[in-house]
Amino acid sequence: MSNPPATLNPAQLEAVYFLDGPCLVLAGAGSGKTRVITHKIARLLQANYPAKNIAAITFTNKASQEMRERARSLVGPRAAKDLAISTFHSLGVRILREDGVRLGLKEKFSILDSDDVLGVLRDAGGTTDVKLARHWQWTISLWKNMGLNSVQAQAQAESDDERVIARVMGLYDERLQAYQAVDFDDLITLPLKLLQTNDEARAKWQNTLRYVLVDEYQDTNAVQYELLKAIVGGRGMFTAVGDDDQSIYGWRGATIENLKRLPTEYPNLKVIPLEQNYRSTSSILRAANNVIAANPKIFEKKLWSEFGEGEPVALIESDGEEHEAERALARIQAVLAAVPSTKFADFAILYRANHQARVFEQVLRRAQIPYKVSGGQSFFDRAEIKDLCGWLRLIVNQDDDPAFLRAVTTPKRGIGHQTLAGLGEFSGQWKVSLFEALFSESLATKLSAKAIGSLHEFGRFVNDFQYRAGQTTGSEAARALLLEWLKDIGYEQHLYDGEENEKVAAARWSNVMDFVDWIAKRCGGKTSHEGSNVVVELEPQTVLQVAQTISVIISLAERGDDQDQVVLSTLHASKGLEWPHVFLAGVNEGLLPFRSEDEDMTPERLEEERRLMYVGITRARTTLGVSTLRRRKKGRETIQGIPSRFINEMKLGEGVAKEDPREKLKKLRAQFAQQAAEKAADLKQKAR
DNA sequence: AGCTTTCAACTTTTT
DNA sequence: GTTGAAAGCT
Repeated sequence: MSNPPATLNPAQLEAVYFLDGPCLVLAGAGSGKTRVITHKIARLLQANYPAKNIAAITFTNKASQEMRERARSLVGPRAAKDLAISTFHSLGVRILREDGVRLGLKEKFSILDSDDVLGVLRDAGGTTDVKLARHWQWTISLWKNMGLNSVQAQAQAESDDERVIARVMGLYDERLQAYQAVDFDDLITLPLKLLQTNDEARAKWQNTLRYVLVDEYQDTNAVQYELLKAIVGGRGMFTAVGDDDQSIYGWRGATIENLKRLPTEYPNLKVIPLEQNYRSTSSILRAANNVIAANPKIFEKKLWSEFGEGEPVALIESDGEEHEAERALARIQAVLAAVPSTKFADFAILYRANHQARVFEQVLRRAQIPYKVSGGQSFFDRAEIKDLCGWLRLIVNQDDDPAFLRAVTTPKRGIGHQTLAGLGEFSGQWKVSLFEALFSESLATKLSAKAIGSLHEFGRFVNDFQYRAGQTTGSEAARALLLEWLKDIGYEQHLYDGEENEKVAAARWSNVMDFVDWIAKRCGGKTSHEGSNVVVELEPQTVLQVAQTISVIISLAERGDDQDQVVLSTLHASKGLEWPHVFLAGVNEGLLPFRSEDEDMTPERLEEERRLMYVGITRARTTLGVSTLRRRKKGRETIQGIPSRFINEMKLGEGVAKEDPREKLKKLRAQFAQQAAEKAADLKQKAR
C-alpha cells in the first residue's frame, strides 16, 4: 500500500509465520493485508510448499491481478507463475474445466454473463418485461448463493411470487444444462456439488490446493464458505484475511456469520488482529474508530497509526447539493494551490448512491477539472454493443459458445431454444463447439429439417461474413461492410422491435453507428488520437484483425487508471482504495444511513450502513471532509436535511491533542515530502 | 379503452 | 436525466 514499512510489524510477522493450522487475520483498513498475504505465500514456499499447491483467492479480477503482481515482485516470476492466485469464480472455472465432466458438463462449457442470463430468463419464463426478468434474476442468484436449488427454493418459497420464481428457476437451469452453459453463481455451486458428491474429485482438489489464503473473507457468502470448507477439509490449512468492520455486501448475500462461526468450527483457530494502520492520520483514524465503536463487536480491534494528528476532520455544512459540490470544488482547488505536488488523482468524492454524482460532475466540468465516475456503465457494457461484440467474437473464434448463443438469437431468426437445446446436447456428447456441431451430418437424428436449414443458413452467413471481414481493409470499405452486415441481420429493426420507446431505440442505433465508426477508424492506416494525449500509430488492418484485438482495446479503454483525474465513486466501489484527500458527500439521515420508504431499518441494516461510513472515512490518508446538507432535494421538493447520526458518532470535537503548530507544520511537510518521493518512485517505475 | 402528458422518485454490484 | 406510474384526454 502507500507506506509499506521496511519490515513486517510483530502482528504481521505472527500472521505470516503461523502455518500450523487455521488462521484468521483481522486486517483493519490500511493495515497491510496484501503485504501479509504475499509474505505468507513467500513463507509457504520457504516451508517447501510447491507453488502450485498454494491458493490465494480474491473476489475481483483486479485484486487477483494485484496479488499476483505483488507476489511476483516478492518471490520472483518463476515461483509466482505456478501459484494458484485467482478469484473464487475463476477457481470454479478451473475445477469445472478439469472435472465438470463428472457432473455431465462438457469441457468447453460456456459461461453466460448477466446479460445472457437475462435473455435466457426472459425466454424461459416467457416474458418480455425486463424489469420482471431482472427481479427473477436477482432472486435466483440470491437463492443459488444461499445454496438452494430450484426444488429447495420451491419448498421454502413463502409467497406466490417466490413460487413462480422457483418454477422459472427450474426451467432456467434445465435450459442452461441443455446449452452446456453455466452462470456466474454456478461457478461456485457446481464445484461445491462436485466436491461434496464425488470423493475422488474432492481428494484430488484437497491435494492440489493444500494451503488456501482467502482475501476479503468478510465478503464470502454461504456457498463460498461451503466451497472453502470442502477444499480445506479437516486439515484446516488456511488463512482467512478479512475485516468484519468492512463487511458492506450483506445485501448481495455475503454473511458475516462466516466470520462468527470460524472460531467454533475450528477450535484451534489462531486469531491475529492487525491494528497498525499505514494509511491515515490519527484524527482520521479516531473518527473511524469512534463511529465503528457503536457497532457490536465480534472481535475487538482499534486502529492506530504513527503519522501524528494531522489535519482535523472537517465538517462541511451546505445549503443544498449545488452548494455542496462547490464546497468540494473549493477544497480541491485550495489544496491544489497550496501544495504544488498535488495531482487531481489525489482527490476522491465519495457518496452513497450513484445519482449523487451528477451535481459534482457538472461543477467539476465547469471548473475544467478532469474526473472519472467509477462504476458508471461503460460504452462497451451497453446491450447493443455487446450484441455486436458477440458477433465479432464469433467470427474471430467460432468455438466461442456464448458468442454463438448471443449471435444466433440476436436478432431472432427462427432458431429457438428447442433447436439450441438439441444442438447443445449434441455438442456436449461429441465434445465439439456449438458452431462445429451445426454442420454435422448426424444432427438430423435430433432436429427437424427446418431447424437444420435455419442453422445452416446461419452458419453460412457467419462464414461469409468472416471471409469478407478478413479481406476488407480501409475505413470506408470497412464501414460499408459493417453497414451491409447490420442490414443483413436486420439489427436496426431488431432495436425498434425490442423497444417501446422510439427515442431509446434511436439512441441505441446511434450507439451502434458510433461503434461502426470506431471500428472503421481502426481499419484505416492513419494516426489516431486515443483519449486526450496518447497517439497511436495504426497500420491498415482488416476488419477481422480489428475484431481480434477488440477485447484488448476495450480492457485498455476501460482501465484508464493511469490518468490524472479526480475520482467520483460510490462508497461501495471505494473499498480497498485510498486517496490523500477524501470528501464524503451527503452524510445525511436518510441517505447515509440510507432509509427506504417501504423497508424498515433493522439494527443489522443500520450496522451495515455504519460500516459503510467507516469504509468511507478510512479511505482518506491526509485530509477528510465530511459534508452534510441543511436542505436537500427529494423529488421536486426541498426538505430539511438532518445531519447523519454518524457525524455525532465521530466525536470530532473530542480528543484532539493540542499540538505545537510548528510541530504540525513539520509533520505536514514530511508527509508531502513522502508523497513527492512516492510519486518520483512511481514515475521511475512507469518509465521502466 | 387506449393514448399522451405530467409528475415524482431515484441504493449499494462483482463474477 | 431517466423511468415508471398515475392522471388526464380523446
